[in-house]
Amino acid sequence: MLNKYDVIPLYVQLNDKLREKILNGELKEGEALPSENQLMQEYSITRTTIRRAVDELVKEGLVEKEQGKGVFVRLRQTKQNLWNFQGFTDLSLKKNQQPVTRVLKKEIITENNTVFLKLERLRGTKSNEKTTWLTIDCSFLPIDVFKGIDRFDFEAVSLYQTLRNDYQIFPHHVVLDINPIMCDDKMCERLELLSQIPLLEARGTVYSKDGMEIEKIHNIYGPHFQFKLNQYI
Amino acid sequence: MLNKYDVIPLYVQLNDKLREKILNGELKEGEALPSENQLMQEYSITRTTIRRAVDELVKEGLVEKEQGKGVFVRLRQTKQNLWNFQGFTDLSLKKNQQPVTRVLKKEIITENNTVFLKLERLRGTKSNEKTTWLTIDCSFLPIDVFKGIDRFDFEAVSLYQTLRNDYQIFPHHVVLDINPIMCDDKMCERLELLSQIPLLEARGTVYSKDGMEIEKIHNIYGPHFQFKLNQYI
DNA sequence: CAGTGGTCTAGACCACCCT
DNA sequence: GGGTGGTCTAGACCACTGT
Repeated sequence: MLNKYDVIPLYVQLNDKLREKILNGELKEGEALPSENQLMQEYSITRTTIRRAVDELVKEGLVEKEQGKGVFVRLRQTKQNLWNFQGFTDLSLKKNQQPVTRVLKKEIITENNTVFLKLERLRGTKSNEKTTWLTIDCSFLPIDVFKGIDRFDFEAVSLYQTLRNDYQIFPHHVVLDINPIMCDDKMCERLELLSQIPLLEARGTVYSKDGMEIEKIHNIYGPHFQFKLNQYI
Repeated sequence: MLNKYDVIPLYVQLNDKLREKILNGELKEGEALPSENQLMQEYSITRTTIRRAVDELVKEGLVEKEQGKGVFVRLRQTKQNLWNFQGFTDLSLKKNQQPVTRVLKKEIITENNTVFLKLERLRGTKSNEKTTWLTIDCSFLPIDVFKGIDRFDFEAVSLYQTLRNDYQIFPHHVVLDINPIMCDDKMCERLELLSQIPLLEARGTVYSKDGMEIEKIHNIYGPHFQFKLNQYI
């Protein structure tokens, strides 16, 4: 199963394999991973190596360890609720709300000698024919990485599902600056706010696992969006 | 030097010792840590344990490893999360700034049948006789967990260092709600702001490793505090 | 009690960096 | 070549969890 002579370390190979099983649903939310002893036998590697691979999963926020019990898939807290990156659609559906995306702008721009698709989306949830607008998401996607990405209709398909399915690119981590800003008239109108109130703004970059920049973002979070954080310190 | 029979794991003891040497200037910016072989001899522990201790320092953002060369103290990098839960004092010292803390309020209160020390602190950094106020931190510490904590002068000593040194309690993770708020007159005056601008507010709970609530917080972040986030998604 | 993860030892071989 | 960190093995003992 694992290739001892590959340049990729065994713990990375195992880490990739386990992450894949979690993300494709083979290991479901709340389920336990095979124990360290089982993994030792299954892959014929030592416990140290297995522990290293699993520790990476913990750092990635995919699993949690519980002493004396096992390692359990925990996708919910750190990933959901946080922002609308990959969990937006799933999160909405879980709450029996229908996710709604309206594309406000979609254009090719050039910045610092790089060509980007600029995609501005208004996002919200619908229940009982009433739509609550949550965020204004602005994404900049380098089109040399995502060739032909401008052909998709992002009111119909999810951006992150497209990146995964059509480009085999998986967002890994994000670096953000978070600031409070005062709502301007345009934001007010788009988010359907009655008065000018302070909002949250996030600017930053999304990276793939190997450190490649895959998306620059500039999002505005409206008052109906709960910005929750669960951080290890 | 290290106590093999202590309940505190050796790698934590070594990690603490090295962090201390970095923060108190014994190991200066850019300097190399002793090599793994040297540390093995100095502390009579194996390389695995040393590597674990050093890896924690890397995670904390205090050092960087360079293959074939060594481990170097790197305090100025801004890669890591920039808030004051890992210790405002530690963070300021890392940036070669002098932390300033003014205690605004210190009282015993009771809430939900639990007795807390309520500690409100104005915090900033001083350079060239000019103090820049960054945050207003409000902490609620359960006094049945931290007996006698009201005797400390938190203008003189760091809260987190006290928790570590006097109570052997280590913050592990934090759950936060983050909201934008409008500055009121009191905040404006305390943070020495010229006009009313939107600010960031964080409310939440800090937990120890075993899930015990060790602190409730309600912090206000002024415009000079950069709220950076580095998250796996 | 058996099974789990937590810590630690004492080695080994490797790739990388500098001289 | 000699020193550094990167990976890996094959054990050991421990604390915690559930039955």
